Amino acid sequence: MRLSQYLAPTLREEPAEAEIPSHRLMLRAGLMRKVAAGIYTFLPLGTRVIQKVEQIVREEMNRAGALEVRLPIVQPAELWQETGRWEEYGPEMFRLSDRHGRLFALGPTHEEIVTDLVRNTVSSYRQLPVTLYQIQNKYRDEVRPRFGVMRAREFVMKDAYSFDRDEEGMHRSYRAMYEAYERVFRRCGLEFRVVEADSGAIGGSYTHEFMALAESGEAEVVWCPRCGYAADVEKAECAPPAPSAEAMRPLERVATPGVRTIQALVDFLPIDVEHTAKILFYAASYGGGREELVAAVVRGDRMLNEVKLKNALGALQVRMADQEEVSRATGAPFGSAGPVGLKGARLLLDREVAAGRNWAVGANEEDWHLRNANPGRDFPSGPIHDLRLVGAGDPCPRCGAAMESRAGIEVGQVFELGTKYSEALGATYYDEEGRSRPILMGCYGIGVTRTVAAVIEQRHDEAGIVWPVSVAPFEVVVVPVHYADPAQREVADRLYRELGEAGVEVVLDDRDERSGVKFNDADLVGYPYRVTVGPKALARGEVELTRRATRQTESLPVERLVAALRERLAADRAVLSVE
RNA sequence: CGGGAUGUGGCCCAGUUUGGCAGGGCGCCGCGUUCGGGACGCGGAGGUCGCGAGUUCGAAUCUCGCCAUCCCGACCA
Repeated sequence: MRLSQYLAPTLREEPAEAEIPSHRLMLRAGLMRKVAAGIYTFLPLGTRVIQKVEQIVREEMNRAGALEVRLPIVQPAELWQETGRWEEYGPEMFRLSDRHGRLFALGPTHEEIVTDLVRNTVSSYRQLPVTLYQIQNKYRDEVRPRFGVMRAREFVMKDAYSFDRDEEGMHRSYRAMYEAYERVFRRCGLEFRVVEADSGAIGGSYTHEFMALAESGEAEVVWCPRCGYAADVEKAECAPPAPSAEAMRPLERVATPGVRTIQALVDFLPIDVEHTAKILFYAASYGGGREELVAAVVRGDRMLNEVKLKNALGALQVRMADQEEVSRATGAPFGSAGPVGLKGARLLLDREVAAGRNWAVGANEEDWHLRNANPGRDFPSGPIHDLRLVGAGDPCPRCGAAMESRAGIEVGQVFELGTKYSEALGATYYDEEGRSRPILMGCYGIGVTRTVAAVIEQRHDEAGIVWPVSVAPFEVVVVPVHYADPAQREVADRLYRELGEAGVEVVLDDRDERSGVKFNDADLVGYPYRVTVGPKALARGEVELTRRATRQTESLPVERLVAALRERLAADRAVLSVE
C-alpha cells in the first residue's frame, strides 16, 4: 500500500476528548473516529488491527474445535421474554420496534438466540458436544461509555457457546476455551492474568476472567506471588483472621463530641484503627419489590466488598442506604451507629470483627462511642460472613503469603452456565436410552476491540503505539527521505515491491512530506519496523532498518534488506508464538 | 442518575469577566523556495460561535430552557 493513496489521517495534537493512552492514540494515529458517545467508525488502519485480532481468535477457536456461525444482531423480544431477561436486562439493552410494533433488541449477547438454534437443530446425544462461536458487533447502552473502545456501546466481541451432554463434557469444553483464550492473548502480546471471578447476574457457577494488566483498567486483580492464586478483587478472599487472644475488657461509654468518622475516633480516643469497627448500611432488594435494610460491620480501616455482601444475602441488588433511610429504621443518628443494641436493620458481621475483641464502635447516640464492645457479649456474634475487600498485603487464602494487586482490563471471560438457558428455553437432547435431558452449556467472550485498546495500553511510548508484529496494521513502513529524488525513489519502490513479494505486510510512505513528518507518523502509527531510504546510507549502497520498540537502527546493504527483515520478523513472531 | 467541566471552520484553542467588524495556530487548495525528526514565503477556501426562546439599537458574550461531549461517583455478563 502506498500511503499517498491511503486514508490514515493522523492528528498532530492530542484530541481534547480523550484521556487514557489507548483512546488518545487510536484517535491520533488515525485508527478510528468518534461518531457518538461510545460509538466509533474504524478507519482502514484500525480495521486492519481489528482483523488481525479477529484472525488470531478465529484460528484458536477453530483449533479448539469450535464452529463459526453468524447470529442476528436484531433479536425478537419473545426469545428474551422466554428467559425473563427482557425485563431483567434493564436499560442497558437497546430496544426497537418494527413497523408492526413488534419489539426487538440489538443483541447485547446471544445466549437466547444460540440456544434457540440448538433446541431446534439438536435432538440427539450423537450431535453433542458442539461449540458455536461468532465474531460480531454487540450493543450495550452503557450508563457511562468511556475511554474510547474500552467501554463502548457498540463493540466487537467474539462470543462462543458450548453444548454438552453432561457436567464432565461441560468441564472439558470449558477447559478447551480456557486454553484457547490463553493462546489468543499470548499471541496478541498481552501481559495478562487469569483470575477467579464472581459469576454475577449471568448465573453460572464457575468462571474465570482474563485480565490484561494496565493502569487504566477498571477492574482490580489480586494475586499471590508464591502460590499463584489470582482473583478479581470482587471475588478475592484472604486467609481467615486468627481469633484474638485478648481478654474481654469491660464495656465503656465515652463522650466523643463531634466525632463522626473513624479517623476522628482514632485521633480522639486515641486508639489504634485495628480496634475500631464501623457499620455500613445497605438497602438490599430481592425482587418482587422486597427490600430490606442491612447493617454490615467491618473493621474501621477496611472496605466493604459489595459483591460479597450481595452474595451473602442472596440479594439481587444492594445499594448504600441514604442517611434518611438509616435514621428512620434504626433511630440512630448517621455517623454514630454501632452494633450494640442496634434495631431496625439486619446485622451481619465480617469474619474479622467476629474474631476480634474490644472494639471501639458507635453508641447509636450522637457524640458517644463505646469501647471494648465484644461479639457474643455486647452484640450478636453472627451471622458471620467474609465481607471485606481484600488488597495488596493481605494474606493469601491458600498459602498465607502477602498478596499483590494491580489494575486490569477484562479482555475475556469464560463461564459454565449449566442448564440455566437450556431449561428456560427447552433445549434438550435424547440420550442413548431415549431419555430427554437438558443440555449443559458454557459461554465464552472476548472483547476484540477492547483487546486492541489493551494492547495499546501496554505497548506505547511518548511518540505513539508500539505494536507487536502479530496485530500491527502493517509490519514495515518504507520511508524515502525525499521521494522526489530519483535514486531514493528507485530503491524505495524496489524494496517496497520486493518486500510485498516476500509476503511482508509493507506500506510505502511516498507522500510529498518532509522526512520529519513521515518519521513522526511512522512512530505514531507504530509500525514494528521502518526502512529509511536516505542519501547518506544510499551513497554506500545501504538503507537503515529501525526497530520501533527500541529505536535501534542498523545500516545494511540494500540487497540484504529483505532477507534481514524477514529474519527479524520471524524472530519477533517466535516470541509471540504459543507452540 | 448525582457532582464537575466543556461546546467557536477538519484538529487544538483565544475571544465571554466589562455586549459593539468572528480571531490565531495546525491542517486543506494554488504558486515558489526547501528537503534526515511535525520547513518557509506569497496568495486562497472554509464558521447557522451546540440548538431554541428571551433581553437589547446591537448577543459568541447577558437570562431561561434544551441538547451533546468529557471527567469523577453510582452502575456494569
